[in-house]
Amino acid sequence: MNRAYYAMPHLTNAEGEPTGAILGFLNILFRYLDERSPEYLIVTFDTSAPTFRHKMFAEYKGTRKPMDPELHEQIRKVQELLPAMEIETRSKEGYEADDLMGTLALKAAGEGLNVTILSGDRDLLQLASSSVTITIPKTVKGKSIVEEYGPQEVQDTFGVTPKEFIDEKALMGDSSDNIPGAPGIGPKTAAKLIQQYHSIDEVIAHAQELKPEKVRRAISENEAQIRMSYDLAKICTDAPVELDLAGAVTGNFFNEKSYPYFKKFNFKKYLDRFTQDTAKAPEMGAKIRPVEEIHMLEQADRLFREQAQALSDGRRIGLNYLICSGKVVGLALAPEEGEKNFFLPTDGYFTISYLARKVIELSDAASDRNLCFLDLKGQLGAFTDLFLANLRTESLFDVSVGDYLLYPARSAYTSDVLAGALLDTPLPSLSERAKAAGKKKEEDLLPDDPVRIEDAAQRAWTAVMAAGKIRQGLKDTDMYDLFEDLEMPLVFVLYDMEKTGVRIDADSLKEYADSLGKKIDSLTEKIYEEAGKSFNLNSPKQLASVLFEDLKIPNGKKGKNGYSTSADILEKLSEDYPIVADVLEYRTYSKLKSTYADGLPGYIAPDGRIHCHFNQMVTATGRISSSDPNLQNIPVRQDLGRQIRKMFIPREGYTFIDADYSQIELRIMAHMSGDEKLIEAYRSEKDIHRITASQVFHVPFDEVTAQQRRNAKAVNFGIIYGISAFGLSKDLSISRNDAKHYIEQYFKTYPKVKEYIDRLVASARETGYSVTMFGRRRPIPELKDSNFMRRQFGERVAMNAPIQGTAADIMKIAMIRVSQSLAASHMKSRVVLQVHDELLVETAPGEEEAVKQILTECMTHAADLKVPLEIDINEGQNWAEAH
DNA sequence: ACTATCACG
DNA sequence: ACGTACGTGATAGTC
Repeated sequence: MNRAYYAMPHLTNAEGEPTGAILGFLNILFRYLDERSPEYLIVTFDTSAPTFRHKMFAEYKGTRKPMDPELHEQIRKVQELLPAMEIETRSKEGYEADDLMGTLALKAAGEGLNVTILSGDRDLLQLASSSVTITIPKTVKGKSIVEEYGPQEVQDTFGVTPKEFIDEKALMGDSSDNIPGAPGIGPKTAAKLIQQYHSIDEVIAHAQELKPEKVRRAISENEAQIRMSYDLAKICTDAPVELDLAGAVTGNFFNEKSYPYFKKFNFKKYLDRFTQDTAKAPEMGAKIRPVEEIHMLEQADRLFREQAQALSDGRRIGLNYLICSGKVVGLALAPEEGEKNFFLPTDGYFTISYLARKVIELSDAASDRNLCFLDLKGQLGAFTDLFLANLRTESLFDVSVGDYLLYPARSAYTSDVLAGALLDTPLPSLSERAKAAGKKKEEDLLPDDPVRIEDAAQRAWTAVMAAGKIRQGLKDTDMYDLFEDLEMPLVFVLYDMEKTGVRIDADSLKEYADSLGKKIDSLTEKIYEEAGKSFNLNSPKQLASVLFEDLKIPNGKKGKNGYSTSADILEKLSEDYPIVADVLEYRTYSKLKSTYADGLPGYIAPDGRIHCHFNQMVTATGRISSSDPNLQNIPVRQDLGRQIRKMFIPREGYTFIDADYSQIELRIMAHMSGDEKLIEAYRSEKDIHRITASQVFHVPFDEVTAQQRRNAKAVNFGIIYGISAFGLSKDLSISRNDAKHYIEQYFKTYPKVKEYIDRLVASARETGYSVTMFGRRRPIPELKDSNFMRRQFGERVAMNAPIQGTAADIMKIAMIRVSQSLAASHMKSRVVLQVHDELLVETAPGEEEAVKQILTECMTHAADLKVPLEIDINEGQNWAEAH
């Protein structure tokens, strides 16, 4: 455990509990078990006290180092986990793990067994014998290997026998074990003496012959201490423990008892080992109710009648459509109370329309937010537009989105994660269920596989069972309004955007890809010629070896994984070395081609449009993210990349209208800090970076140089990112001292900004989270971290999250209003993209002026700040033109 | 599954 | 001495 703790990074599960040492321990254990499959297995522990235990005699020395509480906590959990895995654990008051191991190893050897001791502690080498092997796991260059030692290997490697190991240690001592040894005798001398005399008795007997003088005195004057050290160094092999072979038989590590632990710790690679044979898959979900499939119309009608009644009585219901590659396979329903969950397959009587009508009836019967879902956006596809319009949306509760507000740092908001975290119920994910059923991956399941039905019911169940907790949590944290007014309405806005998609010109994209291909080919050839050989240009490792080793281009900077070939390093070299400039150019083309020109066509749907996902539960700050494909990082800064934006086009006859906020984050900072000078700067409607430069560097507005403006702009951004002299110096390629000076000048100019960001950090440190203007929280556990770097990171997060998050809140408000305005006036124009501070509207002919008005109105009035919220708005026949 | 790189805000 | 500007996602290489 100790070794694992220090070897592993500080991993945690979703609840923030440390798990790194536990995982490290299991990794070490299973690397051995998988290879050797021993018949018996016993794990020994020191008796638990939150200190490193040392040999009895030495304890009076009082140098016991307190054990890291994070490690202690994990040791306790492993001591619970192992019995659940049917692994025998032993510990005994007054004895160390070593002593128990030594005793048990000898007893087992006495029974004629071959014994292996697996430990990170080299002291155990003294136990090596013809039937006892010592196995020491080691990490060499990031790879784990094991070293095995029998008596011969100990002799070969260390030049002493296992028994002599004790004598050697008695002489040299061991500070970590509080063994004093002979003062002045180190490893070298100790080894020499033992190799010559083979035991401390002999060394002491020949003490007067020893040379040099220093050694002679060290031995002859410390006889008692050496003998005591020997007793300390010797592992006890007669501890009062019995060897219980029957109890030590290795059993079924991956069973129903151990499953909850692995699930709780989130050890995915071991979860895969819970298969149908070993874990009896159906029981994995046993804690949730059995699923009753409903096939008869009468049965279904009765079920919906009863459930509508329950909803009218103020109860909740969980729903989950089973949707498989776009097809609605059925509907799972989980009542708040009751013995069963239900599943209605869309075959026979139950058409999609029938189910939609019934869900609409449920939505009419339900009180607000009592019809519970996970990932509601992903469920809305089960309704046609007409049915969707008839859903009483106020009834619908996206429990996962609510949970996201409470815990925005979760890795996922799926039913297994939420049930484990919120309901204390470890449940399998769909992919685990698939594997337990003997499939390689979940895609191998048929659409109506019972496994999928179980999973659908599990989602409905999780939603309904967690709903109360989430609702209460949102109220307790004052985020209910945020949820009700912002996040829930946004679900439908994002759904509409995804469904609408954005049109793309596939032919132009193809031409563009071809022309890039030609440029890449010729550049590649040129680079190979300059390098004198061909290699894989896309491999940073190979590229670094060519540039910095073969061609001996000076660089120096060697990180832990070799030389960096990142753009900021290569740029500094590109002037002097044409090959470096060519590599940079190659990188540009290659990125544009692979990610965009070649990547995007694969996403074009039959309607000629790309329907990306807008993810509402990903970012820690409240922003939306985009994926499959990511349409929020389409190139714009350079001309060649911007060509791609020209291929994003509106539907026939329509135009694009694009609106983006002007420096929204800086304006938020001006507002929230209340700094008069900054607020006044924004009210004057002049170039903000120029004003900043003029005020910070004390030059008249009209005399600000381009360089001064650039510097001021960088400082402005720096403040938003959570300023650090290092970051600013790197961004501006200046010294850290100069950067520090800029920052000081900035804070002198805008004192309230300084007060504000100090306040943000102090408040986050006190409460454990940051808050946006609209009450969105971000927990920042890093602020309490013992590691300085991580604490610093926490401080920067505390400065940035409220600003970035408030901007995200404001944009979400604007999106909801724009979308509702368009709908209210029955317009055909649609919001198709959001890029953090930008909205792109595909505008129907004749609606141009109305759209401009709606965008302007909704975006500039989304929040009432002490400075105006301004936007830039443009019209065009493609995205590049409109932006 | 992880790292390096680079596209965006 | 360490090693960091904030927030994302896709691709390719590597292990």
